[in-house]
Amino acid sequence: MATVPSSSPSTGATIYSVAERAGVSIATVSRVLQGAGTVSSKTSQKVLDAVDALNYVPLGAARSLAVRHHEAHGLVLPELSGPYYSELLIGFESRAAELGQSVTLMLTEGKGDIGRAVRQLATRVDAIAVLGSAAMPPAVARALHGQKPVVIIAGTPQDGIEGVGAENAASAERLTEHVLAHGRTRLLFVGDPAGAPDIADRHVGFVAAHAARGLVPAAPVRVAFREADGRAVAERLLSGELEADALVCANDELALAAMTRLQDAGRDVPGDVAVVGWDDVMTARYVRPGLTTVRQPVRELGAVAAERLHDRVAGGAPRLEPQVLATELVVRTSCGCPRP
Amino acid sequence: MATVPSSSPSTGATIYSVAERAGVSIATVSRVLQGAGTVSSKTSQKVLDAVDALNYVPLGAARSLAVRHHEAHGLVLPELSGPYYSELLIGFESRAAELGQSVTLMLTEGKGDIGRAVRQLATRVDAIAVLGSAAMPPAVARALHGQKPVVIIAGTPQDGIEGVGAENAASAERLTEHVLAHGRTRLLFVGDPAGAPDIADRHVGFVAAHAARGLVPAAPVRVAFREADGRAVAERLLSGELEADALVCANDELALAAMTRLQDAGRDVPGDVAVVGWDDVMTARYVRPGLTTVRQPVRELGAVAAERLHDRVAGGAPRLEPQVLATELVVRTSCGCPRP
DNA sequence: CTGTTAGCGCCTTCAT
DNA sequence: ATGAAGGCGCTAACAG
Repeated sequence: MATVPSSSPSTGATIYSVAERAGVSIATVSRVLQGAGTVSSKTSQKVLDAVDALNYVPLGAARSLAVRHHEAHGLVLPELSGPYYSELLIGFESRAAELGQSVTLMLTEGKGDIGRAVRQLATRVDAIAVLGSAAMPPAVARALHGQKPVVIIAGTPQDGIEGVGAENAASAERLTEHVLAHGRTRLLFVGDPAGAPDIADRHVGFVAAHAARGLVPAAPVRVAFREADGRAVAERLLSGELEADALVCANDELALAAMTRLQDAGRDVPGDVAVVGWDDVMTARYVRPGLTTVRQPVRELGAVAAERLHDRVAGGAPRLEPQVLATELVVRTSCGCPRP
Repeated sequence: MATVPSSSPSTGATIYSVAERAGVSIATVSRVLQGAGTVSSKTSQKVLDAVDALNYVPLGAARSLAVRHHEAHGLVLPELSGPYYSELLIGFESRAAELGQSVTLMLTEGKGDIGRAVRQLATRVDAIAVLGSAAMPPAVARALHGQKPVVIIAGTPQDGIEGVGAENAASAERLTEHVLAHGRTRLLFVGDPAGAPDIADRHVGFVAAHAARGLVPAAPVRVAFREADGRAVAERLLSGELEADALVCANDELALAAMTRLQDAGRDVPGDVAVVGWDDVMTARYVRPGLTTVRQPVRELGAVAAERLHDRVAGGAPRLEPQVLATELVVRTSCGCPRP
């Protein structure tokens, strides 16, 4: 017969109350709940009945303390607008769940002290994945590194912190070359390479494609990647401040906003200006002309991140080389290709 | 001088190692870290230094066990496609963070045993918000209810479980009346009222608007709300199986897919058929004609849910009446309104 | 202002 | 197959 140290009925059932009701020891209850050890089916049933009757919900914190694992992964995202982050989150959560890990999410946007928030997060998870190095002050990254496994998604791996990402430079080069092959000569890269590591990579590809033809592209139009920024770029084009016969945008939001503004002003896309983007968001296939863009395996990226964390928590060594997933060029008609 | 029970350097610093290094007791360390009690600034600094030197990250589980609170809220979402869920999540996370709560996310899509997953979640959070009652088997809802505070978002409140949601019926009625006022007579409701509680409410409004004019609408076209379903409905319209001069769709994905397919087949929207939707997704303002739809304060909805959970955890009583937020009709031109 | 000392609920050897 | 008992790291009285 088990002893119940202090039964607080209001607080809900504990392993003690379950044991008491089932007439067994707490060790037995623990065994049947964990499926560990061997328990006679008769005893097991008694325990299960008690659990059911008491509506027992184990206290995760107590278990975590005992097993010395949170069984949870942390994911730090800058924000959640557009399909990119959602897809990443889906992939991450799904894989984490398959591996028996919960996921605790943190959005940095709007948080005053990101460092504090991340440390707080570190308090309750076994490992952390962060999207883009910019989202997390390097100091925090270093602090966490060595304490908990950390992987950076789509960011520049720093100080030997493991990274996973999608291929950017090569597909940017392919995309740019595709536009160049349409006879366009004055391409403009819209987006700030300094804003995010993967944007930087895309710009590298953009430049490389030009270089391959002995060309030197104009300087990038450094803007953030919201729709408003895309509209603003279109305005600058319309006013003559900027000149181009093709816009290679850092993402689809930018491309769509620019394209639509241009069209509303009477410009022909792609006749007057070709416009291409990145991400293949839903809208990209609804607009006319359809937006030529690059599709990234974002969901898989999230899954890979979750997997790496799990492996690291299990004692696996960090990979030295970042894992990079392939991307795919999606050609529609905004680039100047004829309608199918 | 503090005693360190068992120092495992590999496992990272504990409150004991910090105390030892700072030459104080663990109680003092706890005090400065929690900002509770009073500690001389000199001692405080010593502790902070030790924390820093050891790169101490407290173990959340231990704290949770001691304070008997997880300081975390759970959020259960069916999936994460489209902007609706993301917005909700943003609102929820932001408000939760402001209240000092972490958020643990769970997606039911793809999970075999949702009940098991929810119970597992309940293990590590103080309270749970669930989107749509359909996502969580009633049995689980009952089991959790009484154990942990639960609020249902945009679902039919059951058994006195608290609910929060956006207004649906009245705006659906307004939207439908708007279409009717354009002289349309054969409206079709596209979406399955049985699929989700808020769809049911929208259908109620749809019927009410007809009733107000002494009309009886056709039976709803019961389909899920993915793009493929919208295209399928368009096909049935094109083939003559379905007949209508206006489509009132349960959400924008459906509306956009149907509208585009119709246009690709040469139909004029809104000339031949008006199409309206729900949610005001990004694409809605990019397509031509612009999609007339209804905007919901989704982000705020998430915030309210987080707030309610927090209040309940603090001992607040569940609200008897569901909290419902106002929605807004967004009139563009797909309904038949003239271009501005 | 600071140290001592019980627990918090669960897991896990070690006996039996 | 089952029970007893120690410990996981931290908080919160209670003393001093």
